[in-house]
Amino acid sequence: MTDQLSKAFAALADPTRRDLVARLAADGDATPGELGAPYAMSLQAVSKHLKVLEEAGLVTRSQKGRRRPVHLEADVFDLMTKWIERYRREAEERYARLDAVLGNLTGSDDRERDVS
Amino acid sequence: MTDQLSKAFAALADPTRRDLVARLAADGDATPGELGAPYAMSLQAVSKHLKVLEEAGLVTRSQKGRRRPVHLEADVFDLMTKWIERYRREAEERYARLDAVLGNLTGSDDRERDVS
DNA sequence: AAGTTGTGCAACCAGAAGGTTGACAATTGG
DNA sequence: CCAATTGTCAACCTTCTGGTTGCACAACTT
Repeated sequence: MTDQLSKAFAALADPTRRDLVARLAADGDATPGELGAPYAMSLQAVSKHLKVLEEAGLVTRSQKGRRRPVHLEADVFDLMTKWIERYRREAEERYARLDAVLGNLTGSDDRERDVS
Repeated sequence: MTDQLSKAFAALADPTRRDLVARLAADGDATPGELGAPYAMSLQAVSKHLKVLEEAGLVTRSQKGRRRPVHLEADVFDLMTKWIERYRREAEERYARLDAVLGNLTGSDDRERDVS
């Protein structure tokens, strides 16, 4: 799980982290304390979640006095949507071609192909 | 981790599963045996991965004789891209407004823009 | 009928994930 | 300077994950 894409998907697999991202997107930068306030979990747990988001590249943290505001980085979102959209498009195109073939022939056996 | 979105993100957090999805998108339906052939792992492990993909709604399995072809379902992709794009857009809009405010402070006459 | 093939299920294991508490580092208000 | 505030790090526990092996079982082949 070392690559960026895996980390990004894994980061967003957790509802709490998705909520953190949603709130950062809606309200802008916020500190761990502010971010953690709504949840019934320790600040340390929130800090861990933020670390996961940071290592996934979804978030950066800076130091403003003794506060450490968290900032959402939108770039990784592009990485994810590109991956998803690529294969969704490929699948759709493939099914479109299949439909075309079925429409033309009404019955043909083209199977038994090795997956490289 | 009961909701669909969490399962979908978690499913794609694994490189092997992303590869399975990629190949299903490129080559169309395939059996577990065909799908597992390229990997240095047991067929049972592949079967587990397919189960994860199935429970995430990314894939369906049918029964054709003793073969159980796996079929890619593109719908869940939409769910994921919608989530991602929504918050990316919110974040970008927020930063755009911030830029506008900063622009105003430095003497520009740029006004607030409605973006929805 | 008997064997082979394709696939799933259960038990087990090591390591990662997500939470807890306790200690500690840094900044700053008094 | 002292102490409160803000947050991280470390150790620990429990649950989840991803792999293994062994077995079951239905469905083709011969």
